[in-house]
Amino acid sequence: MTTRTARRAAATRRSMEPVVQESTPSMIASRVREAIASGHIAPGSQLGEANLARELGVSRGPLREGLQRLTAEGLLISIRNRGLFVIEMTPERVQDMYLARQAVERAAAERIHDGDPVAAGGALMGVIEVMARARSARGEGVADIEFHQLLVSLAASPRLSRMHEILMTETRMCIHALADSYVHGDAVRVEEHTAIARSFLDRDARLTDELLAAHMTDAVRRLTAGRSTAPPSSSA
Amino acid sequence: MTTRTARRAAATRRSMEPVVQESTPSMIASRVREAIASGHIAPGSQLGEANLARELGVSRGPLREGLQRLTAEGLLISIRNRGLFVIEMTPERVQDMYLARQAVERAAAERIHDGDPVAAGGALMGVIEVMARARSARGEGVADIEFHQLLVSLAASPRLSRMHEILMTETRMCIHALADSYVHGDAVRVEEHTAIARSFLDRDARLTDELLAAHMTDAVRRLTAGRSTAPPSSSA
DNA sequence: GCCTCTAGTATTGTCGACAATCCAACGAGA
DNA sequence: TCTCGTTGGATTGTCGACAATACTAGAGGC
Repeated sequence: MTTRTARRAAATRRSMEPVVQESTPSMIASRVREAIASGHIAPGSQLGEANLARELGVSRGPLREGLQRLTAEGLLISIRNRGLFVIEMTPERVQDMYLARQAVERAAAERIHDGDPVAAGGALMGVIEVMARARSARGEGVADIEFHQLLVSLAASPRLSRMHEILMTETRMCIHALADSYVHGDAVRVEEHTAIARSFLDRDARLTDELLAAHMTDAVRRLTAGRSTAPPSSSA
Repeated sequence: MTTRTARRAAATRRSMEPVVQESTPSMIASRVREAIASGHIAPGSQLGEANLARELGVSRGPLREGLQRLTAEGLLISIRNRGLFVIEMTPERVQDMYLARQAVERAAAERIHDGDPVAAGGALMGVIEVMARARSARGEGVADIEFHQLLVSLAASPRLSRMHEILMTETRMCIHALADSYVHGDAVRVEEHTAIARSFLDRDARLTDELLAAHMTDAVRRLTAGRSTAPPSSSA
């Protein structure tokens, strides 16, 4: 009975945040998504519904609904009467992923330049500094992730943010799968991030665009270095 | 028993396409998505599960799974214990949608210029011509849709294509909702499309980028013309 | 020895029913 | 007359069970 009065109060004066009750499938999707991104669930592995349902303490109904959401995001692939499988990160997919990231982040950067690039540049500098200080304590790559997530969120575009979130999940998955070839470029990345942030402070939209494109190209080169375009174990 | 031998044959020689049996939730999602895109289901309306399930001849289980997919795409919003509602196209959302479309299509165009822009330009010219001939017979906007879908598909990027597909669904929904203010710019659009296609034939990447950006800006201006940023009936 | 066919097993796909929650209408009291 | 509490109806959320399908192991025949 308290919900009605609370809602009405929120309607009259918007000081208190309305209680948003996340749906169960959404929570399940978040959990499983996190497990995949953090490498807890290996790429290519099958997700047994019964096991997962037991593990999460829910029935198979809500579980399947949450997993459908991840399938829509492209994180899982569904084969009828066979089950759901986590995607494997082939070099082609890494390349395509970074192409999409480039599209999203460059658009976000352009939009920031149309708004308040100086404030954005300051915020980015801040996160770089904080992350540099806390580096090596946390896992590798969190600084990278944090920077790019902030970059896109500063564009204040719901759709770009949603797209980027999906792509960052895949990126994190990729980082864990190829951890050895990722850690090397840590210092390089920080430097590139700093240059990008500075270009915002300088209001140099063209430079930001070039730096971002180069940053992405570097990343995809590092990740696919020494790997052929077709991995040894590929399944249909 | 024929499936095993068929699959083995497909594995050895890839002449015949393997039988891909689409999952039921996926088919349901396609149906409902189409119904929303074509305006058959009004924006803002609630989707009653029991009715839809009866209408599609399936149980509520698979139906809910398919609807979860549309929720992940951002086409529906879920309110716990209340139901699923089709999103409403406010001017802000239209603007954001076209921002995302700009990001995707410009990236696709850039990638085409890295590949074979002349062939792509030819293909685009072809679809423009075919659509100009069959115009006014089909509904408004199909030429526009067709052109942009072909443009992105020519980039041969799965992720860009998937993102674009989602955005085009929203675009179609928007067109039907604002049909009156859309039909006017039909001739203008064809002209702009032709210019874009020609820029591919001329291998002028910078021009393509500028034309695409302008094309998007025009579209969003036409669609939001005369409308305030906040519609009279807005719900939280 | 190799291939083919045949159960057996495990998993997914689907359905119906029950429980929980919410909205709207109605009536009682200040 | 306005506000509050209550009841009724309808919808969503969740669960368990059944049916359908695909992989695996083993026996039999060539």
